[in-house]
Amino acid sequence: MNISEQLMKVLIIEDESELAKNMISYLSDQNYLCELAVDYQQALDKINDYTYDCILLDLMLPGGTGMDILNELKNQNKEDGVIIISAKNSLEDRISGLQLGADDYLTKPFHLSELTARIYSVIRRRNFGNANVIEQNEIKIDLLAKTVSIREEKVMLTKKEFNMLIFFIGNKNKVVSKSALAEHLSGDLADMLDNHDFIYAHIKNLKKKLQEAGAGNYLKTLYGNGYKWEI
Amino acid sequence: MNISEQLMKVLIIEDESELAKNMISYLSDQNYLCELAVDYQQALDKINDYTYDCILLDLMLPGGTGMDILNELKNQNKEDGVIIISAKNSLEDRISGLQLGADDYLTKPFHLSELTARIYSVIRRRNFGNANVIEQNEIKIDLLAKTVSIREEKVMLTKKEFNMLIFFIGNKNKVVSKSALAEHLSGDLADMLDNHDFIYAHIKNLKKKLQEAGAGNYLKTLYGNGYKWEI
DNA sequence: AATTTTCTACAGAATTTCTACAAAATTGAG
DNA sequence: CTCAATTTTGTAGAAATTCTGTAGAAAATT
Repeated sequence: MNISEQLMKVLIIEDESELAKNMISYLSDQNYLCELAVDYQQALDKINDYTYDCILLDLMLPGGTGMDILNELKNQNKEDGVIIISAKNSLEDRISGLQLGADDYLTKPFHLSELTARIYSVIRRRNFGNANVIEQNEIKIDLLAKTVSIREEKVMLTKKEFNMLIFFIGNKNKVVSKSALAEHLSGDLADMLDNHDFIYAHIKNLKKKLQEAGAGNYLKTLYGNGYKWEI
Repeated sequence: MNISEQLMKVLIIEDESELAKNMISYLSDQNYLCELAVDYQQALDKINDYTYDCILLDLMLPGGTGMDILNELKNQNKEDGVIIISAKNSLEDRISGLQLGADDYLTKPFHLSELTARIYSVIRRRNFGNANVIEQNEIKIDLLAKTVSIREEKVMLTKKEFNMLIFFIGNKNKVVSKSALAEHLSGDLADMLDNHDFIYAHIKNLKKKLQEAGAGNYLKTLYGNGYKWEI
């Protein structure tokens, strides 16, 4: 996965609105997808709900400290990259932040170009470590090569089938509604909204291929609710 | 109080009719009950008259600004969840919106699946705190997997049964009238006058399944008044 | 042009939802 | 307390909805 070609999600935790504005503006221009939290609770909520490629964390927050957020990330075994942004260049803060699992540290004021450089390197570092291969039981998926193998045997999936499989595994143990699937597959939020029946065909084909290749029956139909990759 | 792709009331404040149409279509499909306001005055009227689980607020409105609506909600101590929907360029608005107490924001254009994810988060946080799993004595409900377990044993519920259970637990120790249940389950505000006897069947089925699975007898019938989840 | 993929149409299978009705339970008036 | 009116439960099954499988048309890719 090439960093520059992929949409990276960044969470900015910052209460100074002028700075936040500038950061969002600049990062958006660089094709980062930015979200903002302006206080401790909002930050916590976002962190609980989503996963970001990089979190920019101001340590001075209304309602709680940035350190608590770092702790929270650690407790939840979240693997979001974190860059601490702090007004004071205190050595203790810096060390304890890095010890708590932050990836980098930036002192205010900073140049925005410096910020993007750090974000880039944090994400690259993480993506290098992260395998491009997902293994779920007997199923092995190479995201780069876009291949799927079951017990070392290749399974030929079409593009849509592959996308579905990734989507299911990425949402394992969650119900995925038919319309969510449809939207995901069409990639278009336009008017695929009336008729989602084509999903039936794809589901059937995917199930059949997986089953013929000897995979376990993980893809369950939940009558009236959608589908679920259950593991 | 229901969650996820279940029946929740959502107010869409949006003047772009094409977008509004798509949102309504998609959200309705996910079992949200949608209402629309296309300008400032309509929005204000709706907000004054009803309570919504989540308000989707476009900041650019004919006749007034979305900020005024946020202020109005705050002044009235309304607790409706609010997700701001804004164009990419209005950064200041997004920031001050969050500072004015909006729960989240979304930048146009967005994926409808992203929208439902946000709505889900907002509603869940408001109704159940920050958890995708609700535990009530021996009953455990996973809102994302849409599963119910009793002492680690799965109980298979239909969609309506699941909705009822969530509704009861969200209104625990409160009397829920048969017609309220009926309205909640059917999602139709119109047919308040119809007969609601189908509720009997659902109640019976739910009670039976819970009882067979060994759950305590929490769902009480209050003769002539409705039902109550008593804990 | 040939092949593969994606989507649609439709029959019937499976499941859920709702209705009908008799029996049981509850309430309140006499 | 008794009885009638009302409401709820239980049983059964009809109606509606959703899903599967087959087949092939339309669209995309080679």
